[in-house]
Amino acid sequence: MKDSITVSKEDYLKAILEAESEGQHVISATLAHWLSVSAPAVTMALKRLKRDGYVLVKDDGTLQLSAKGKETAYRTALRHHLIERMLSEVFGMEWYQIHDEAERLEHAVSPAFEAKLIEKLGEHGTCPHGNSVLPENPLRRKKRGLLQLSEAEEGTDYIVASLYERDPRLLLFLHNLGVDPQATVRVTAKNYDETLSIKTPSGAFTLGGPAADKVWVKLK
Amino acid sequence: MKDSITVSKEDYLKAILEAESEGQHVISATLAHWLSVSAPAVTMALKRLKRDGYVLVKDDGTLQLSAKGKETAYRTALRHHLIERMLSEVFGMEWYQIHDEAERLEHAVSPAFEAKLIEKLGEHGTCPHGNSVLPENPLRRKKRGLLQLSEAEEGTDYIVASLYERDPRLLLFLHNLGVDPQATVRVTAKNYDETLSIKTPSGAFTLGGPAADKVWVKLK
DNA sequence: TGGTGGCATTAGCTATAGTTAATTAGCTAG
DNA sequence: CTAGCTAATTAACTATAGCTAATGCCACCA
Repeated sequence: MKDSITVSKEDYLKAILEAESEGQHVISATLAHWLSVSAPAVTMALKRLKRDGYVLVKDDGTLQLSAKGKETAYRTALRHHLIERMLSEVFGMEWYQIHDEAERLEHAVSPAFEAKLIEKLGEHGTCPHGNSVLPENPLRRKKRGLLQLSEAEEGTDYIVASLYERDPRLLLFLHNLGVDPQATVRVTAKNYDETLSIKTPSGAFTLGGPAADKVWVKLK
Repeated sequence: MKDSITVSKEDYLKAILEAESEGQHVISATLAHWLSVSAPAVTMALKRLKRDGYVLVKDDGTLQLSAKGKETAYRTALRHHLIERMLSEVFGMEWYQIHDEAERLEHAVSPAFEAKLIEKLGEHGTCPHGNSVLPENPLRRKKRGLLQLSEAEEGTDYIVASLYERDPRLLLFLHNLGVDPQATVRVTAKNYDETLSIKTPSGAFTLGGPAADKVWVKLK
């Protein structure tokens, strides 16, 4: 009856804002991929989000957040960011564990707790993966002097600056290879099969192309 | 298909354990009152909890937690307790706000975060309402030298030792009267209509009988 | 003995949120 | 111009989790 907000709705709204922020053209199918749900699930979810005034669907299918939708999406993203920083900075949790934890906790944070988190941690700053509240698009990243590991020069030392945090298994995989935030990484060879030979504080490894695209580095 | 745990199931399990711990004989109706849901909702919930092996219903209607049910219920209660202490001790949130916040957050805490909370706060100790992980029954409280404000002697100074925390509006009401944990309270008169005239650091007030039953004090 | 009250259940709803299968609408490439 | 791909929708399900209304059961009481 009421246009009550739910965990699922917050997830959809945050996904729209984050995908937009990464520079994507957001349509229904974007959300199906982003959230790993079926297309009909997105159709139904959007029906509810439109009904409750969170989202507008343009004639060409482009999704747009209303002011209310943007507010909700941003606060969800902010709470995610703050909870990640709390888990890391206050409780010393491992950087590759905190995204999933924050993904659940973010939906249970009240404005009062949010205010206390900001008071304690500050509103700005980056999470342990090197990201700010909303993800940057690749262009902005490049303007800041970052580049994907797949584009790095052979034989040069780089610092890991930002990791794509929405894939927990990738994060654990990278951690096991020594590709941690702030770690020094060198590409020793670019191989014919799109893999990279890399050297990290933990040793020498081979890294697949798609994974290497998700690691952003800067010159040491 | 799977016997997956949900927020609702955790709420029912915790309610059974806590009501038991308070010394109540727990039947279906107990849960309906405790959780403010209808009787048929409890019937359906119990059907799922039995199916998934969390709860047993004896022939006389008494509810019993299985080992698995007890484990889940206790961990939910423990997480509630730890989150309350985190909100208070780490973030300085007001004692009358933290129960509701913890009620939501407790369902999103992983074993890893739980371990970090214990590491930081210690497993024992009391929450800001003066309660431990599980509530004590009135007999144990009395053995510890506590008594209900309704039983307090006129003209004697007492310290507020434990508050019934499951009613957020009561907590705010008590706070507005100056009945805070650790505050000094004196009953100046027991009135004919079951109300009490009390004196707190905030002034002199009248307190109804049911509310006075929910405040446990000890001699100053 | 015959109410009355309390407890539990069934029946029949609603809403959210997901699924698969089938269909439709549009664009695009051969 | 049609074959095929992508996108979106509809239809028909499932499960959780709640509701009200009606009913059944039992025990206690006058």
